[in-house]
Amino acid sequence: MSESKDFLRTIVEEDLKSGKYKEVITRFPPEPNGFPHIGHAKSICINFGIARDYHGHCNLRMDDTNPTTEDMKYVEALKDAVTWLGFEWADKVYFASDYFPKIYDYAVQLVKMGKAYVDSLNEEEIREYRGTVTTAGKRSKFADRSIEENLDLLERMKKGEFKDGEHVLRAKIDMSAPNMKMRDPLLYRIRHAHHFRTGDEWCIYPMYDFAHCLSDYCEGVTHSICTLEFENNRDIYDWVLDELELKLPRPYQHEFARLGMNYTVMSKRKFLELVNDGYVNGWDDPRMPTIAGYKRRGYTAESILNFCDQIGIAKANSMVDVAQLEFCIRDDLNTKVPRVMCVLDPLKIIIENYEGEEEIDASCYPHDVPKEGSRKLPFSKEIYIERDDFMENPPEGYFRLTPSQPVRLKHAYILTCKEVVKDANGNIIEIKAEYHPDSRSGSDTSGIKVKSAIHWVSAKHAKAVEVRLYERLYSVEAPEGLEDLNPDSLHIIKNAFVEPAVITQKPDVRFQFERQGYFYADPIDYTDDLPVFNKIVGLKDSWTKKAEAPKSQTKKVLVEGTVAPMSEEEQVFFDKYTLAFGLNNEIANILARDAELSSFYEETLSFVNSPVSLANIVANEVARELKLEATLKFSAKEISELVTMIDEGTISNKIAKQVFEEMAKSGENPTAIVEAQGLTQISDPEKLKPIIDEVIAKNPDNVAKFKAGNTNLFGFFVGQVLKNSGGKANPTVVNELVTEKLKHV
RNA sequence: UGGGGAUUCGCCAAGCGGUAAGGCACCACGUUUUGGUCGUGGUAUUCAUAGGUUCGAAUCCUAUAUCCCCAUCCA
Repeated sequence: MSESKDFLRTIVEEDLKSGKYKEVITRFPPEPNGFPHIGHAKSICINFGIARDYHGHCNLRMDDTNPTTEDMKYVEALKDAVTWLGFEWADKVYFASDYFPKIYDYAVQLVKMGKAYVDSLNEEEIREYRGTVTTAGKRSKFADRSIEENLDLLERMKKGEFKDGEHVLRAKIDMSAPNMKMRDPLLYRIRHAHHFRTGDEWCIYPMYDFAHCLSDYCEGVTHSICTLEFENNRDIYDWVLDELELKLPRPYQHEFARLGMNYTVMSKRKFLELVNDGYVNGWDDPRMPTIAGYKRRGYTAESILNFCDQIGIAKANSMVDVAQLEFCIRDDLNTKVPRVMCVLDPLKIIIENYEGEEEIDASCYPHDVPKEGSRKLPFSKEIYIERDDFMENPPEGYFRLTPSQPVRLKHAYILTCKEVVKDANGNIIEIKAEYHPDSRSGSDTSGIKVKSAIHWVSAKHAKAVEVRLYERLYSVEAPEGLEDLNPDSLHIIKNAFVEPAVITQKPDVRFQFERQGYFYADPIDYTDDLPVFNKIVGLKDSWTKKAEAPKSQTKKVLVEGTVAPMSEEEQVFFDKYTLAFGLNNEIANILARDAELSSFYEETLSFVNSPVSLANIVANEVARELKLEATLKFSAKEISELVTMIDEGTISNKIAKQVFEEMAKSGENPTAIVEAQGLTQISDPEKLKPIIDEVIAKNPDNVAKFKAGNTNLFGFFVGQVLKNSGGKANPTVVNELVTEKLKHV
């Protein structure tokens, strides 16, 4: 769990605290038209996580309002995913289709209220009538139908008297709304299609915008959390719920940024293509970013949960690095999984001075993993090592076996190369070597220093297994389509050699193959005759990485923009403000370009002649309130009072901002606020000095840092003094005193 | 182009007027019979840019730039 809470939890907490809701109810509402992916995992973690954290509950609801794309097999996949991640939904799986009768009743109600109508325009006409982002749409002539006619038509739509596309039900909102979604959105369409749950009972189906908010409401959902692309739909969500005048409380929608990850696609449409056209072996192919894929590959639920926790929740579109996910699975498996040896690309070693065989008792966990367990490791004259672990002409920094460099066989003896045997083409076929009898692991008296220990397997005792190595599915950071697919994403090794201890285990187990990575016995294809292991993720490798070139970074390019010219009247104001009042250009500009601000400013000026101070506060503070609130709670006269207090030094600018906020919130008089709260500023150095001394005395560390050159800390001291004085200390005086004091400490 | 969002290190992300958190990645050193793990230290004088307000700005104001979403009878 991260220390700081995200913005959604902040909202939930506030809503609980204010009593808006007694209990938090969330929902995870996928459409069952594909397998859930890692992005769904994020959503699951958010919705179920928030419910868990605040002792509410989360519903699993299938948003099954489009009969043509949905299927029960996807419902099962969704249930599996949620369960596997370790969450439980409240009582049962909910379906939007269960609400079809209720939703229909609400539609009838809207029609009766005159807020919805049956439109008989065809699809193209509806599109045309909607207008564009810059031009208003126009309303259909059918919008004027009587309530009775609409009711009759809707009823007959439901009964199946019309063909697909003949009519639709629309909300009567505003065809010229700047938000395109609000231009009389469709509520129902006719679809003579078989629904996987309701069968042929219905031939009209509610649209997302109508069904979703009402489904949420029916379930008593409090926080309807969805992704950013639904921001524009929030207006409809609110419109439906408000116009229906439903009994409160009602849910509210909040949006977060969906998960984006490099080298990965997150689109169900693209997954469908990969699966259907055979680019991968099904939805659970270990290269797929589906939850089923990660599960099959060997990822643990804990690692995914941890990943979701680490990436955070915010509103900025972002692209998470897959390295973050890989870290999570390594981190989880490191302490959980036994170490074992497997040679992927074998090179035979004949140990000429070794006869017979022996069994070595080898621990399954390294010294830093606090777990018990060991296995018997057979050793004999002929062994296999990784081809990579021998080099005839090694580069500098190579720690493994070379003609002149001995190496330790992990858990066993130190080995020295004696002869390199090659075929006619010069390929190395085997190595003849010697072992050092007195170098046995744990009782080494040989005194030989070795740079590394390599993994190996006894040739006679090794078992052949199939190992499937996976690379990223896409070879570019931001993949678009098939052309970005990595042609080498799957590499199958038919004959990897594994030590005997590995195959005595059952499928559904994980190992670390030492120095290679983490592997998972494939839960489906693994058999006793042909054990199959999936590579989950490699170990961090700082040796091969050294060879790769660092990637270049691109700098941002700045583009100059243009500023709209001032109108004539604005120019008049601007000139007056700069020339007659002596305002700086920036402030004069802000005031002159905003008619509301300039008239407010002129009004304040009639009470007190302090053009600069007034301009500053109007252009900065008043401007903000005007943006936020439709009507101001304070008058021009009160602002002039506030400014007078600043000008006369009664209060500091800091206090003035505080007082201003009070005025904006409560509408109280500034003088009254200052008097009631005793906010008059303290400028007497004798009163301030003790406070400063105390702050200095209490923060010796920071004084030292300041002395060492961290001048940023100056603000810290001033801030502390101001805080201790209740904000009333005169900052200018405090600054002087603190500067002086710090010099002599 | 109208509307709605966003912009803090290579990648995520805290922060909401008073000392620029944390994680990943990266670098260095130490430990290590995994070139793993672990430990220690290093990585933003600066928060898209430019101005303004303030004793003090990532935080407030103004303008500009860039990116994302919306004109499916999909969700």
